[in-house]
Amino acid sequence: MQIRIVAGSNAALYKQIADQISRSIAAGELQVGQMLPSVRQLARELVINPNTVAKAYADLVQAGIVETQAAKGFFVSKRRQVYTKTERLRRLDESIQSLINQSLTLGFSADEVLDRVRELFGKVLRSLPDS
Amino acid sequence: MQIRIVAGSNAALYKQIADQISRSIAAGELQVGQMLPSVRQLARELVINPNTVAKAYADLVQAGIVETQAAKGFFVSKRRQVYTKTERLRRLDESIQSLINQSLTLGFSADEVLDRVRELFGKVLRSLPDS
Amino acid sequence: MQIRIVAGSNAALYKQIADQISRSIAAGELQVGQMLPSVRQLARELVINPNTVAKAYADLVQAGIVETQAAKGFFVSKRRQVYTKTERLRRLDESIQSLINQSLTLGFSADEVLDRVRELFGKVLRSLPDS
Amino acid sequence: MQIRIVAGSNAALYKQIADQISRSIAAGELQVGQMLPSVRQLARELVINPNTVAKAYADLVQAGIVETQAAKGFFVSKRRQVYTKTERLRRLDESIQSLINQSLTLGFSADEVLDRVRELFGKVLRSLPDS
DNA sequence: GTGGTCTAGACCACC
DNA sequence: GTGGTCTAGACCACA
Repeated sequence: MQIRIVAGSNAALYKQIADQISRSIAAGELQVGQMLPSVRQLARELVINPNTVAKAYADLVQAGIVETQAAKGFFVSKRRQVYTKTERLRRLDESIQSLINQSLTLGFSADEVLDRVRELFGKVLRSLPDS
Repeated sequence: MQIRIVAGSNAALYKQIADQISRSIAAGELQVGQMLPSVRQLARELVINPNTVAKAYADLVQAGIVETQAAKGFFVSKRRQVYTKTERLRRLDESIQSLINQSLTLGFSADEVLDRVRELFGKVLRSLPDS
Repeated sequence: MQIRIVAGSNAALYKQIADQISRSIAAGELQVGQMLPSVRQLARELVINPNTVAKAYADLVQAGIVETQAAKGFFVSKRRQVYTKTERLRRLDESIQSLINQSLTLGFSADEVLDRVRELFGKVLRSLPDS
Repeated sequence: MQIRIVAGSNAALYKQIADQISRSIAAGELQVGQMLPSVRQLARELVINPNTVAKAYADLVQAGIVETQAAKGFFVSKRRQVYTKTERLRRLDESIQSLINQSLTLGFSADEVLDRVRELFGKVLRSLPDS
């Protein structure tokens, strides 16, 4: 698995890491039960502080995507539903609202945004054979 | 012009203000050349810190959406598009990618997300006085 | 609200803080919408590092008990169900299993443990008038 | 004596081992004076690091549950209770408090928790060969 | 070696 | 002033 981080991005480093691992898992690139790179190792590779990697991993644990075995490492967990329907929708809506605000500010129409979302989503899904 | 700010939102106050003014202009509610409410007046209305309004206006100026005339106030600018087409798209894509990441993590399908974006977008547009 | 931390405890500092705030909220000592002590202030009071307080608060946010408003503070949120029934039970069972292991190691019988759980739970509930 | 360790458990391996030996003794499966499997043998059986088994045995010795006879091995001790009554209760209460905290955070009632403790405790006891 | 916790101190965005 | 992020470095429990 190859993780690339962009220093000058708006996105926090730990979020970039979490997102990419999340995708790798969805893509089946990381199998259930497989161990993630250790916190220290990934930190060395990316030349960032181990705490930053640890925070990314902690987020993935919270989302129920990976599990931790103390003194052993982090492992891809069996996918399970953690949040209630309401909570999932609440979180989705939050993200969508933020996109809508940005779209309006940038002067895009609903149709333009929808087309672009469809396009990018499709592109991502095609890169994730197993989902 | 009616500006509504939501305290409990994840969006920054100054961004909410800038977004809504931007929208009002796009909707034709605020005409080219028209003067915006003064920083102090708007701050009083919204019961927030004047610095926050000033920051919003500064951003709109920076975006070329409004112009400032020293000691007179802020006015809707004639020229709108400051961002190049590619720059606008880059920013939009950034927001969309963030939504896609969140959707994948929460386990929503592309169709579910698209439907919800359409729905919320419609709701927001209907809530704008005339567009 | 008065928070006391025990340095020599097995429980992590941040967990002690999270637990006590969680209880204060359940007790109605902290009302919905009320602001928690700021990270820095509480850290000063307890003479610990702000990061430790921040971690405690982050956990409470994750549990859906408090919300954060950037640059404003942390606030008691309206209680909502975040986790699925299955997930809640999974987490409860984990805690119970750990208690059972400890009980067996210490040589307590099921009845002794049950009585003690009942007793301590009652004591806690009596200290939480609003729940 | 059959020892089962669960890799994906949150309990430390050495604690699982110590707990199960402790249980077997309480259940009479291991008689006073009987010799425990050697550190190396048990480690081979469980396919884990001998250090982990050694740590478990050391804890049992420390607890007064087993005794070591130099160059011979580990034996079930005659005297069991090393912890004073108050010390045992203090440790039990600590575990119970932790369960109560988790229960309150998850929003379970005392009755729900008690029922579940009773159920899981029964299940564990039934899984012990003779008790 | 692994993760878990805590400290100290920095810089940023926002109000 | 507030929280959010990141770094650096320490010590611990565990395998």
